[in-house]
Amino acid sequence: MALVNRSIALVDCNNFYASCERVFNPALKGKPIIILSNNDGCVIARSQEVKDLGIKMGVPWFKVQSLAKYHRISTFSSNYTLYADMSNRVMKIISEFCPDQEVYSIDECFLDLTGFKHLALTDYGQRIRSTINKFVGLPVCIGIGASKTLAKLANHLAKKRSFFDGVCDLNTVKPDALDGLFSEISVGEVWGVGRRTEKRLVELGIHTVLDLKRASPRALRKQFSVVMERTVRELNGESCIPLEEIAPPKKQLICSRGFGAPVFSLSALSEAVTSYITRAAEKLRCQRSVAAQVYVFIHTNPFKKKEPQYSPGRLVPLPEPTDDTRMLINTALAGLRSIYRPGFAYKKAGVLLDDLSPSGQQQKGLFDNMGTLQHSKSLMQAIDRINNAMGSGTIKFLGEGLEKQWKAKAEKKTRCYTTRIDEIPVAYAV
DNA sequence: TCTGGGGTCCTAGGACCC
DNA sequence: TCTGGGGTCCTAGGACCC
Repeated sequence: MALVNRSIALVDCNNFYASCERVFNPALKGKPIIILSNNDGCVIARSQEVKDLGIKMGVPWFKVQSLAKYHRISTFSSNYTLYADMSNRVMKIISEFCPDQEVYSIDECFLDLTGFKHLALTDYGQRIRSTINKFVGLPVCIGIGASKTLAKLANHLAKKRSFFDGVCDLNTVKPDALDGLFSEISVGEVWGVGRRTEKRLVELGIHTVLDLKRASPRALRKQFSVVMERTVRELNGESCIPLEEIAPPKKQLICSRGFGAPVFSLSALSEAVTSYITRAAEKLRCQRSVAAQVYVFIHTNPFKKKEPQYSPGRLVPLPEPTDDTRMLINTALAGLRSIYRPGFAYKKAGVLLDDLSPSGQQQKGLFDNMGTLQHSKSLMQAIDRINNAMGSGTIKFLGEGLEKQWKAKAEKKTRCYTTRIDEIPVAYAV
């Protein structure tokens, strides 16, 4: 069988969260920006200026706070509503350039451009870039290669080497030059090679991407796993990881958050758990699944080594698979009551819906409950419809509480410029 | 004082079966 | 000496990704 060299592209927004904030505050252009995680705990996104200062991804905010002040870094709480909406706009534009699109994460998508080879793909990539910049105002880079792993690597080059001007098509690079490039990139940059694996590879004398490309897939499979074998094959231009244009339904759904301040009482934990399971149930219905099990967990603060620690969890099976928020709340709260112990300072709680299956196919309970089932379905649909139309939380279960003293910190959040009419940006004529 | 959240895949090992 | 062997299913834990 003749192997056609495929052209897979990876379109990736540059410093996505930071760039989103800049769109609505042009004064931030060229200035250092940090975006904090939920609860304003860690640094999870940085503008290039901040990366250049050596502030690492994931460091606790309090450790770099004074440095940030010294360098006058603008800092924001994460505004996921804004980022998700900006992401949708970018993805929509890209889809108009290529129908074969896999939205891989909030700021990245893969494209299969194999059928577009009659075009100069580098130019086509530049058109994609300028269109996104024109309509959404976000910078992106594009990498193209014969496999997803190569597209990822090409994207890395497009970002790091100004020579490529934001678009790098490895399929147009001559083999010798390609090996030259690969010999200058450390193996840890390869998609799928994390910190642990990098260390083990280096011990085997595999330091660069070129070393890994030239390694024996079979030998590495024995040492590592089938994942590593695929990676080596992909580096050699053999596409092993298919594009997933339609996202398969999730197999589990998690909702968990740290609290703004420690929580002691069962009642406050109950509010938080009710709130989380309500979110999880919404996601569940959104993908038309039902859950058969609920896992509930609570945590004290593991960083406070001197305080007593307690981090229990419990898996509670449901009598039958459901997507009914009321049933899920009751189940989760029963689980919570069974693990709660007074006298601890709890810092986090969460729920996990497990054993998901498509709704409408669930096995019937022991008793004929079609009437109840129909009633539940109508009620949930009504709630979802109202909340979708009028804003999340318009209708909610009282068990979520009204005060929510456990709520996470988000002290530096910008407005939902693109999704709330009352928060739309205002421009003044001078 | 202050340390994110949500997901997937793979493997090894135990339980169990015939 | 050697003390069955092969298969499936499930789960926990590790590693990775963004």
